[in-house]
Amino acid sequence: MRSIPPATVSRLPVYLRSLRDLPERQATCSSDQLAALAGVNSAQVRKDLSFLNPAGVRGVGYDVAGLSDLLRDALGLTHEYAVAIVGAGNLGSALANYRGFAGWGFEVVALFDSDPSKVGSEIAGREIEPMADLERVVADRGVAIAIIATPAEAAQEVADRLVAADVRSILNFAPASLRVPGNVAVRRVHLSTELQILTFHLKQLAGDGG
Amino acid sequence: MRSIPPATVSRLPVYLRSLRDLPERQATCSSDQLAALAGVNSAQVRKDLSFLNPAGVRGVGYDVAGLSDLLRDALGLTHEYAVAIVGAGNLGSALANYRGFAGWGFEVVALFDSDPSKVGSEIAGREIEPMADLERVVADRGVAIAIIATPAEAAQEVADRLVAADVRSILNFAPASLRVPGNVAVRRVHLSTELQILTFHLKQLAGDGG
DNA sequence: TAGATTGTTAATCGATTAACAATC
DNA sequence: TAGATTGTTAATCGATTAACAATC
Repeated sequence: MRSIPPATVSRLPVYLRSLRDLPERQATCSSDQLAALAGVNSAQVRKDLSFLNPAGVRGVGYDVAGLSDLLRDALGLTHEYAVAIVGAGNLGSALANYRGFAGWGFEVVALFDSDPSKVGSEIAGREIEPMADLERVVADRGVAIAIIATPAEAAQEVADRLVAADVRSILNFAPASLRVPGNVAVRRVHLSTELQILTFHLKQLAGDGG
Repeated sequence: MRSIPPATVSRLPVYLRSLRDLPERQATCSSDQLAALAGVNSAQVRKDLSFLNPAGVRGVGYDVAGLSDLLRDALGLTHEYAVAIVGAGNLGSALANYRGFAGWGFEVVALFDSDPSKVGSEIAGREIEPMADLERVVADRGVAIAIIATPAEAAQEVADRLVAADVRSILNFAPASLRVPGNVAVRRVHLSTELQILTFHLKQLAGDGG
């Protein structure tokens, strides 16, 4: 399999999700249809899916079930992943409660907080554990993915400890740019940044004046 | 001012945040320094900031306070924005509680849910209001930005109603691709998608095998 | 003047898309 | 065979970055 470019990788989950929006008893779908659901160009769809090697059939389209499997395989969604959440504030708690993960094979197996008054209390049926236990818990429970939901100040240190504990995938909600080794993947979700990009747009609409 | 390319716009909030990470009494900073903090190339920084027109001084660098103002101006962060959150589940509740917004001039002024049993209860000091009131509340309180935190199935209808109610900026947390008119900006934050991109990376690390 | 650092150009790189031959 | 639709090429477009003249 040729190596898949990053831009394509980031669209594969969208295609996978889009397949679920197809009419129930549709066995096959076209790039046009998928493009409409995913909100992208149909040439984009074909190009992206061509990295999965023979994914479709000319003149016919893509087999829905087969494509779904190919996408899951490509994304590594063939087994369960243990997820740890660091930071049990509002955001961390919400993520711990979030039901949307389970359906894709993500299981939250740990929830950490540095605040001793929080440690021991339960969120989403999980006991909040102290930061001191991070390394041990990560190893014991085979944590593959960590979600950082701490304040910005704590984020880099948490990342360092996670990396040292062999975590290679981090989803960072803290408003900070993390420095990590090249073999660690970080995705950032910055809520304020997203809102600020929207305000730029609002300003544009207002006529570029102000 | 030349029109600012999207890729640059999305980095401006990062620069703005990075300025806060500078040593307290530093009046001026270089593109190299900013690049290190923001995690990008220094040529990128200079190119991006050049869209703000005379932002720096050759041989000297960028005036920290001045650049901060320029960035805020460019992003339209010069006044307050009223934000409505649609969907008061785990995610909507967490967002309503999130303190990070206020510092940037975002005020959550409404929180809606379609579940009658939730309507009337309080989250973060705000009463949850019924979906039926959406149009009226948006108009009355001058909602500029809406955050969709509903299940995927409800997202498009909510978006349609928001657009009809003159909301022009939407932050979408629902795992669905929204169709909106060209003058409406949508940013999507899809938690499962982010995790799935990370699992792709984990699979790569595992040796491309499986 | 010498050193520093921006703003800008031009080169490179990668991503998107139109077009169409291949093929069901 | 005629119609449909993929996979792939080549063209286009946009984003990144090295290099350097401008200038403090």
